[in-house]
Amino acid sequence: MPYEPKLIEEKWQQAWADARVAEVDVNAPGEKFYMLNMFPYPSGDLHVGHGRNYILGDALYRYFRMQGRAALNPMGWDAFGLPAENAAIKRGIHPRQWTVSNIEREKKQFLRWGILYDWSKELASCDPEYYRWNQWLFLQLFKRGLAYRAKAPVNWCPSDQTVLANEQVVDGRCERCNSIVVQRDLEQWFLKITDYADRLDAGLDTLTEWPEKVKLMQRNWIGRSVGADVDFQVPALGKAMRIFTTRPDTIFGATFMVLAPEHPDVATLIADHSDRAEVERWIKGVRNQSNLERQEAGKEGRFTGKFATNPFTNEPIPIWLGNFVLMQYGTGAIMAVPGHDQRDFEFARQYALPVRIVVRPSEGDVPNAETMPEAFVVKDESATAVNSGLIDGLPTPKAIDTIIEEIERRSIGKKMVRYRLRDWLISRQRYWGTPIPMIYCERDGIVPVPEDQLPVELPLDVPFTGREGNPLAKDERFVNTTCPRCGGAAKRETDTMDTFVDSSWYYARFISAHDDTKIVDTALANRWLPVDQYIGGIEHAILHLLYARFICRTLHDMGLVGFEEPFTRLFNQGMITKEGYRDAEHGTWVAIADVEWVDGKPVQKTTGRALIAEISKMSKSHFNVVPPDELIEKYGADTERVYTLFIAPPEKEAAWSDEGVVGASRFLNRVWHMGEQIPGSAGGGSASASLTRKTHQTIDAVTRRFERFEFNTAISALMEFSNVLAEAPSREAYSVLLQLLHPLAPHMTEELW
RNA sequence: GCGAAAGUGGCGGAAUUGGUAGACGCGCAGGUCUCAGAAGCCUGUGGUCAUUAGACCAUGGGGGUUCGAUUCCCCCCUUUCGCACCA
Repeated sequence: MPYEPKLIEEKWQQAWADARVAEVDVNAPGEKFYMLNMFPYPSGDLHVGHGRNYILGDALYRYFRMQGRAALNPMGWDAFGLPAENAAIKRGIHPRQWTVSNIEREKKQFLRWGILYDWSKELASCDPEYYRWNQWLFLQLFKRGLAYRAKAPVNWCPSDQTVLANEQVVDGRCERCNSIVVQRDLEQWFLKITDYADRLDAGLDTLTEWPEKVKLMQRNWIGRSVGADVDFQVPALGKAMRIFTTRPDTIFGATFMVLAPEHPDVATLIADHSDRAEVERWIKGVRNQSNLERQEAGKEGRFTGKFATNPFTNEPIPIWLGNFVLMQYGTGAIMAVPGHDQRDFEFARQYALPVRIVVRPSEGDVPNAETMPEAFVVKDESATAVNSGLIDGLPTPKAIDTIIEEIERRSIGKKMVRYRLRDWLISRQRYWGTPIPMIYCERDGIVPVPEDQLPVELPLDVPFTGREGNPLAKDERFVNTTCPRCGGAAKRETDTMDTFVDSSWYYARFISAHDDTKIVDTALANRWLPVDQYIGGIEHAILHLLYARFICRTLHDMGLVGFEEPFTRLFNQGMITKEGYRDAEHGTWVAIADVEWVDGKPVQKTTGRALIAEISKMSKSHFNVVPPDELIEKYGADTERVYTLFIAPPEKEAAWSDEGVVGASRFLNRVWHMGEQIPGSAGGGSASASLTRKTHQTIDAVTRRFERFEFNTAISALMEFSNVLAEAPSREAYSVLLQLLHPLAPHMTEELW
């Protein structure tokens, strides 16, 4: 009987769906295993690169099922977001319609890949049933002072006409559309993630089964640093100005002070400046620059004409304004120690400001302040304080502790921990998202929507012009409402939430996906969570995973869940790329193996036709995607599954090769026909001692490799086993092969046994 | 600039704790089947030298530790990724 994957696969996919084999009764006993793939944004068609992610998850899920675990593998849709709205503007389709039809298509694709999800728990973030809890969550955060409205300089994308979170600005550009991001002062809603900075940082140490890389990225992003706040008296202001430093031991070397141009005291300091107009012009120029431009401009500054008093040397030190000092970090003011900080050093050299050495290396000469080419920056035991009064001779760590004690004793400052992390800006001036449940009343100010009035539903019949921002703001019926407090006329908030709010708690919702009385069922959540295995792309290393960890802690603090970390084990799969050459004439892709070089130009081997050289990643924007449809039509889903997992270690980037698929197909064909050659069950085809040995070696190898995500070598072990088996067929060993192969090629193996 | 990871055949990639480098697959070559082709099957396939037997060289480059190094240590080169004036 020939191997006809199409027939077999459709049959079994239907059978699994009909029998609802993946449906889990969350109340049934058993050793739970919660397996979760990051839920996708339904953008339309899925290519083989997406497939890798879900096939990986499915193989693992099926493996744990076979081990007898109560395995849960749910799926949902991260369904709000800009592309849907852009599609509406461009093509006149309603975002909801666009989203729903994409969901249908992707669901069908999952089915064709033979992936088993528990669809009884399906959720979509654009359903009022889901986003009402988004709104409820926001109200709880608001009650606890963790959601607040503030005017702040924000990142504004002029093309998408909306504000972006810091995390969504990459190299000064909009992560989505690549436009240059500008700064604007706007009233926006923030979530106070900074309150959790310390816990988010400390929690990373407990995540022993997360990739080090991801933890490091989060740690850097949170950017915890320990130092001291110190007050410097400014006679001209009649008060002190506070600075933050991580090197209080170098305070004797602070020869000037630098403020961010946005610092609130700047106006007073330069009020009687001899060339005030010029300084103001300079400030304005700097403020109009993006962070990127500022950095490219090099170090620039202006002298305010005023002085501060160094609290340890009692010398007057000049106060400067500098483009390299950031208002958003620390106090927006620094003490400059040019001898021991490279940035201060460059600034000092630029404006001929004094450099003083207050730290010496353990060996060798004390640097010469006049001639040194760069700052001397050493913060360990090997360096000691010099020219520094009470801390003279102390090694740096000890000097830091001692000077902080003195600062605190004199009440001019204190030990301080600061973070690079800033509050999470969640307002978006966009339609397709969760409406922020707030009302503005002239009399009562900002009033939250009462919980029993949730959800605040997104009106569906609004016009999409693509101009002048949020269509929601122009919908009178939505905007005009009454104040829940005084009953008078009031207006609704028309901003919607960043979609990362939606995805920051969905993993908990699956457990009680359709419970319309509460956001999560605490008892069930505590049984099934945290997620045992979370799988998704590395691109979420900071954004999604940090927000999810934050929101999980807020849920914990509200008593809704009994854990602080949502994902016990994390795996980031690599991207699939397709390297090849695009045929200039036909627009098709030719694999690198089929190309030879003639006179330095790529030429297709068989035809001798000239090609245009192009190499790019497999993603929509590059249109060299491999659609799985043809592949499945020709070879079957099991072949795609085996090839996708065989191609490379799953955490690595992998290059797709159309020829490589053939190998997987041959392998499955051989396994299929092998059964026919083994003599019937009774007595025939018993295993030799060496085959039995090989069988057990293979069971051991494959089992261990599955648990370590080494699917590529698990498959090679199975190929090896099948090669041995072909020499000396045995019914028993063959049955083992099929079992081990089942999570990888479920349709074929199911058909065979 | 700071931080992290990685460099193995023509290609994707193997090599538990240091122990036969190149498993498995692609590709390629020869054979078989066929009127012919495709598919399948069989054999071979790191490099150099040699008719053979075999010898020597090989895991980015250079040193070191060891009886023995892809693996451990030091220096250098290259690539990829992350952060980027965070005081």
